[in-house]
Amino acid sequence: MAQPRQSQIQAITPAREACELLYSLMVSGPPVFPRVAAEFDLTPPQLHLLRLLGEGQSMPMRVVAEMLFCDASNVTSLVDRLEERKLIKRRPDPSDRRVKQIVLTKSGEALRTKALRKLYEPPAELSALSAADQRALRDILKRAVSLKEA
Amino acid sequence: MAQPRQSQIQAITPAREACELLYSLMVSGPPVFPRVAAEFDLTPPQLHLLRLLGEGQSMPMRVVAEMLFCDASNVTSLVDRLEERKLIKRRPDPSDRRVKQIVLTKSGEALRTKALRKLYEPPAELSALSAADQRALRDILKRAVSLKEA
DNA sequence: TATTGTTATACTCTATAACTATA
DNA sequence: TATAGTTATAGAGTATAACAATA
Repeated sequence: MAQPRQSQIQAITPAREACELLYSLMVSGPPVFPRVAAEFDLTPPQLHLLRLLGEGQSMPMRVVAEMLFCDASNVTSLVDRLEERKLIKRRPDPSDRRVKQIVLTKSGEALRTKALRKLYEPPAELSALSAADQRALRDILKRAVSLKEA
Repeated sequence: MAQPRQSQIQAITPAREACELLYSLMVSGPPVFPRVAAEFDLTPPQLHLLRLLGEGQSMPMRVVAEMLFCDASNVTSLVDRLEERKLIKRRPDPSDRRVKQIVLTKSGEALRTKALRKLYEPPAELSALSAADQRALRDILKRAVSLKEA
């Protein structure tokens, strides 16, 4: 008699339990992205773009749309407003006159640094872990991220 | 000569590094909440409410607003649409005729179960971790969550 | 007098479609 | 013919304020 075996259909792996626990930790308080963005007079997608734009890096607006998983039409006004505040600027691309490269300005880099410092403040529960647990958690996550890059 | 010591102002703890790594892992792909919600013809806040509404539990609409960190006026239309689809229902509160208790229907519970199964699918990087790392990660996060409850 | 839930309204975010300039 | 970016527009989410019923 074949009885239903859930493990074949939807295995409950430790990774799955970890993912559920992460939701408990990360979305238990007020949404962090809108809150930190508001602190710096940014909208959430504006903060998202600043975060993705590494210092000294540049990317075409089309790539911005891809990384933000939004339609390209939104990127125009998003970039407009950040450019009005002189946090980023559009630069022509010598190799293709259709594309515009987006880069951080000096003040954009400064704001980005301050905003990311706030964004990466760990929830109280993580800070309350023992030093050994904190290090172990960090090291495991480092391995996970390196697996992604591989 | 007092040289700037960043560690006093903004300590770089392992928890902080872990938090940054978590962002890399969790917001690297398409936003998971909107994606999973769309799969079940839900908006993100609708999925959020279903997730918070445990099976068999009930909560006043005011509490819903608190847990979703949104204005109470939004909860009316949010609950309206979920009630039209018979996923939740409003029940009068015998002890206070002003409040309406929100509860899942049977079909609401079924949809919630399926949606959470999708929502908690770990990113590929977590699944790629060794079994030992997965268990260690889960156990550390369990300790963190228990610290929260304490 | 304060609180729960509702309604009306305005603002923002996002997507679709049509347009331009380049390739 | 296809692509990068823009514009116009409509739909959905969210907040503020005023309101009704109840405490």
